[in-house]
Amino acid sequence: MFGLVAKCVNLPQYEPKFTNTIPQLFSMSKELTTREENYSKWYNDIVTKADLADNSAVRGCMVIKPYGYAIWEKMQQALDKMFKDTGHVNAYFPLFIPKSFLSKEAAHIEGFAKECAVVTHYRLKNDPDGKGVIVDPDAKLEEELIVRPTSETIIWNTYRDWIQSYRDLPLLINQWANVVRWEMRTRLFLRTAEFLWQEGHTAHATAEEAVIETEKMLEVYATFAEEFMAIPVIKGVKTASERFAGAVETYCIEAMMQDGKALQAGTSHFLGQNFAKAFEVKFTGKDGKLDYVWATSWGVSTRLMGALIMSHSDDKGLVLPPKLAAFQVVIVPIYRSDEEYTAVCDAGRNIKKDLERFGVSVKLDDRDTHKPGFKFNEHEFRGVPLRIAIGPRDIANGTVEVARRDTFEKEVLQIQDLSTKVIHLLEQIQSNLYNRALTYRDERTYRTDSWDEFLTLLDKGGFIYAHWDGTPETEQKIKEMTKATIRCIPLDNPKEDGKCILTGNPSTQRVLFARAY
RNA sequence: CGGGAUGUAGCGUAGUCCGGUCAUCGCGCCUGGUUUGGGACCAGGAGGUCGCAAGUUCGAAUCUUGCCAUCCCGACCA
Repeated sequence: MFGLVAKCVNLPQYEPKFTNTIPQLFSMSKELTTREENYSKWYNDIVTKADLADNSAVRGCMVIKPYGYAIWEKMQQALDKMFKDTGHVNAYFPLFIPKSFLSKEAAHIEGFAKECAVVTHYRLKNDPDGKGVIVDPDAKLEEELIVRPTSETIIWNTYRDWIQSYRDLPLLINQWANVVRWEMRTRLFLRTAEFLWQEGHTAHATAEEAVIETEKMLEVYATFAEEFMAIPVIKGVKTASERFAGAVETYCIEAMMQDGKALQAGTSHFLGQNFAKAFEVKFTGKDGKLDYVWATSWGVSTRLMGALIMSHSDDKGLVLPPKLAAFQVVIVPIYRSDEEYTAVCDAGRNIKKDLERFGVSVKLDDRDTHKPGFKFNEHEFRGVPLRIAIGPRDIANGTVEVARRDTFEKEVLQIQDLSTKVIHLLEQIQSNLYNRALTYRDERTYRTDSWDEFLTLLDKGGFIYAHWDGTPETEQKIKEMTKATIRCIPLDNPKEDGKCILTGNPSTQRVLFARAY
């Protein structure tokens, strides 16, 4: 439309020669630490060198850089749509929670007390000694405020005013927010003191309905992980000791990283009437009887960024599934003279427009400050799913060279039907990444009834289905002896009589063991 | 928070044991030219309170103490 206007009044189209939106700061050694050399270092290198995030001046807190944030925004968009499609709406609750709120649910405060940031004062003043500012001792708060580690308490305190009747139910609310948990040891995206997430908090008239909601949202997470992130997950419920503080039942999805360790990728909790009772949230039912409301909460965080990186990336850098890539296609012009530069960039812009018509996101890398080879490597490092190279030779032939990030395969394609081919390729990359991750996981998933083999397999890394006698004591013992935890009791688990891997006591089903992040 | 290691320019590093023109080298950055189908080359140039703060000394990147940060291993966790 704008193009048409421009044409009518014959205005020159604004086409800046340098659309330098790719950070110039990009710097890296020619070699990335390999996964085999040092998996942790490999992960950190990718996060920092692909410009996803950096450690900040604040202990345990990260700066999410534009390229990393763009991926998080893609995740948000997809999830937000899924939440809305399942009837939820967004709202926002305060960052600060009065200390007294947090302590109203006994298990909840028990679980979070050790990692809370606390606001005690509301004012600074000049240091009498002349060195900067100090906390004004006269500005002490009557009641301390806790920086939310999660929002159940402030939200249920609010829900008390919103819910009187069964007609007010269900209440299906989500919020996108930041939370703070004062972690001892932090790792970019996987565990930071402050992180971004979404937390759903729903209220229901019956336990059945709340359980259905809990399971529905677990399903949403599993679908998102598999269809968008291209990460296969195992759905299950946590054991009592791994349950969310204040939950009756915690559902989760567990994914396997490339070092064979498990990563919890999302949780959905059935909270029973615990929070309703703690915050006196009652409703009158159709039958006129007063009852406490049933609750759920569910969340995924920027930790998913860590899962995404660790699932698909290789020793050449980040690999992104097309559905979540900041941009799906990068076009790299190849040229010698100014005339060639103009010609290939024009051709590139046309391709970009065509692809964008089909909903493909494209970046034209028309920087004339870097050579094509440099750009190839840079975009590979940053995980762009598809690269299109176009040079004078291609213009003469009506072709382009297309290269896949996941397999490094290249092919020369006709420009005419490029859009269809590109869309097809992006779909292929998306499913290839999923299948690759699935194969990887299945090859490292074992069943064993022997304790010795259990130990050997754990050291190799992977998921192990083994029998457990169902007691927290045994679970704890196994954890102490092996560092492995019960990731979940899978939902689709067949019942099977057996003997506990450690104690030999009777067991009715296998559970999923792994070392975890 | 416990054990171990590290901290020198934007990044990676030499020098630290044996204090004294030592602040070294590579990448990156800037300027000019030649280049451009897989990380260009040549020439010139800029950039550092040696993590921070005290102390020892005529003199500290180097020795001492404290603090901070990062990494690895534990405990805790999305």
